[in-house]
Amino acid sequence: MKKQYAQIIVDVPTMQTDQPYTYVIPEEMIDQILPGMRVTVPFGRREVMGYVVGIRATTDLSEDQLRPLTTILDLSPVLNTELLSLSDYLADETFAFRISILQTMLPNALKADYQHFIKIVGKVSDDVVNRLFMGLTEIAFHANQYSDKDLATLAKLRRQHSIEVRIEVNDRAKVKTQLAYQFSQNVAMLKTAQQSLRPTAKKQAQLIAFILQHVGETWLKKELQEMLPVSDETLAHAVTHEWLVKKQVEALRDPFKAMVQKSDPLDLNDEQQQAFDRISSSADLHRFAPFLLEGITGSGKTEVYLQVAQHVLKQGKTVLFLVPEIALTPQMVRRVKSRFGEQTAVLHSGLSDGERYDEWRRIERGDVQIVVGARSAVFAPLDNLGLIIVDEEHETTYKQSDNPRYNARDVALWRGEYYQIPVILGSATPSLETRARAQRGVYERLTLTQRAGGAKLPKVDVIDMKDTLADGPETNFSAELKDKIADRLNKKEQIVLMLNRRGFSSFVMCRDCGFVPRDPNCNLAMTLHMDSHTLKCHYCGHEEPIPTVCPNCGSKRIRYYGTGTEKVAVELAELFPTARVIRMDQDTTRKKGSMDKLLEKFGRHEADILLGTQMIAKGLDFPDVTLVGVLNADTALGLPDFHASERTFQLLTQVSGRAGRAQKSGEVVVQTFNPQHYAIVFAQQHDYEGFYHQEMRARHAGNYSPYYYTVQIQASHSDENQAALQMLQVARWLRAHVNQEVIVLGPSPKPIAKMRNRYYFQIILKFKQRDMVDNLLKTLQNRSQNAKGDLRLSIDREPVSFM
DNA sequence: AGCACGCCGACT
DNA sequence: GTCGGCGTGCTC
Repeated sequence: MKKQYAQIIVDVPTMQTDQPYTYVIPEEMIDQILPGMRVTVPFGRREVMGYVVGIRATTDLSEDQLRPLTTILDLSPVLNTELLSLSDYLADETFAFRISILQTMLPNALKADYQHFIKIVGKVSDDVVNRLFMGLTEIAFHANQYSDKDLATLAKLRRQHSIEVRIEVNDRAKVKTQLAYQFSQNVAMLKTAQQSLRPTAKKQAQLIAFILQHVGETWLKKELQEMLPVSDETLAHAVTHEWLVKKQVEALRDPFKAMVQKSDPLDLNDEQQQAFDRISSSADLHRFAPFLLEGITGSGKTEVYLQVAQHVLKQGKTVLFLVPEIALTPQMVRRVKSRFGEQTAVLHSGLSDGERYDEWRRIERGDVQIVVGARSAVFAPLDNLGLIIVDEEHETTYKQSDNPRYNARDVALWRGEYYQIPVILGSATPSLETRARAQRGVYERLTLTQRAGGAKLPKVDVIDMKDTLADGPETNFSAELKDKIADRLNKKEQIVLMLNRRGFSSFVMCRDCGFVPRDPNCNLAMTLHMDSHTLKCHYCGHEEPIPTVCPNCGSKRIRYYGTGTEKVAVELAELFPTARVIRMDQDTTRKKGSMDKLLEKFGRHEADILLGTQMIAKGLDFPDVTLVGVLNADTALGLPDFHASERTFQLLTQVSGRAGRAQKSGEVVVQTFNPQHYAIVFAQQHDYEGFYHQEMRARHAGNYSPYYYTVQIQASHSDENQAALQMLQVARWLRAHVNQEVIVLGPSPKPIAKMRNRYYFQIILKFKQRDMVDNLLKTLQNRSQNAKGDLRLSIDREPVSFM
């Protein structure tokens, strides 16, 4: 047989090894091996795992440069051609290693498990044999189980070749199996056995008769014993007589689990029907068609998703449905499950590695047609995709905050284009980028302007906190809000209070006029640095002293701004001693599932007030909530981020949607020091279009997205001076090599400049065309990897946050 | 990442 | 003289 070579990406995440290596495929593996399978290969003097990304009949390398691969770990590929080519695209796009992307796409259970063993091969002291090797010649080695001194001893023995290290590559994926029996196909033998049975052997007679009716079939032991009253002994007897053979088969999911009430499609209104028609007809055309489905809260976007999904499923295709966070959208998941039942897989963060792998296997085997999940579910191994839905497309959770920094929304669009299918980006408050693309006709824009059941949008009151604080002690509650809370408590209706605590950067604000010091170059709020007693701009590095007097109105009450839910809860208890309050923030919801419990409790009306951070703004739907209070709408505005207005508008719109979703009409109170800020005014008027146009002007004026691409280069170093110095060199090098139209900002310390004893700096690039900087950034990535010292540099395309 | 090669200081 | 420190370079 002709020689074959495998192109393999090895499990060694470094710059120098970020390329396919060529291995000889041993002859006996040639007809088994396929691209997308995991293998083990010799790499240097150890054995590592790798992914086959291609198979070739020729190679430029000579025989003596090649080695054969060791084993194939999979029976069928874990990655299909589509996902393999997606990994190439993503590696380029995110400046990540191929291997990191491949591992991100797969469940953890498929990662290699490297087991180290140490073996005595020469002379060692009795102490070592007895104490370290427990009298054995070879033991499993876990570095953390030894003292530094013992480790030094072992290292020395190793150099003397008295002991050897062996690394075993194990597959963590263990398919859950169940005991089953495969019936013999030898009818003659079975017949003979049947004749010669003792007349008293009733059980055996029954079994053999059953086998004869189902020759060659495989039955789970459990199921067989439900059908027939055969004991384990009878089966054992049958095995020794070869009527059947024992077999382990992959455990199938329990068909009785999670029985959900089946729900039927609802009637669509005209707008919904129109959206449905547009999307489903483009699905029929078998063409890539991105849609922006822009619908106000409560306008029934979900029903459109579900009916288009139904349409696509009927054609025998599969559906991928992304949500920002499973935990925050339980009713969305419930609706999908109740509509599509058992053909649904839900990938949520609460799954263990094993459970996640089981779900992944179900998808991969084709047992499910629709997958619902958060960010990482975008890599679900569905083939034959017919539709992708990205709900709340503006959410920043779609962007992974550490390497590889991919955006699931963009991955969804890539997959949509690959399969030539519709992709629905849904939102009440689309990201500026998406809305602008719809403007230019890149996405088709569909709008839903009516609330289901004719419900009205809530009335929003904006309260100027400057008035509240002008004559009185520091408080989190305006008189208006206090009155309304008291009123609802009387009526036994429920209240949601949101404390905006996005990020933990702090800034300075004047209590009398609401003035926030902004940096003169970027016009962004400056961040307070108590260590240096300065205000800094985290885009360009501009620095100035903390003002003691407000530059705007001369007031002395200009100071640090920020508060926590705990403090608010205390004040709430003083104001309304009888009210039952549930507090929801990072502290009270840290434990898995505790958030669900708190929400359920609130849903059962076991509390009057739900007090929380922005986590309570999303998708929650409680009919008895008639008042929503936003205690401090400004904090997001104060963030050193050009997304600040957008985030504030989105948050206020979202949280307003929580009030009065049923028959009872709702009211919203927004407390702010900037009642005239456009993000707040437009949110008050429920005017997304107005906000969009004004914000686009602001972005245009500041050369921000979507007019400019943005890249953030961040680096950290254990030495502050080195961090600053090296980043300064990077910035200088960039400025020297980019063309005139590329804007290089920084370096400047990150808002949280020091973390875990490392100092963080960032440089921001703004540019009009991708090809202006792509190659430069790749070079930078390479150089930084090879550079000495412990500078850690990472590149983030279109960052969603500058924290 | 690991592992070897290789070139300079303090020790049996 | 050697042992061993970690800088440098390579792994199909």
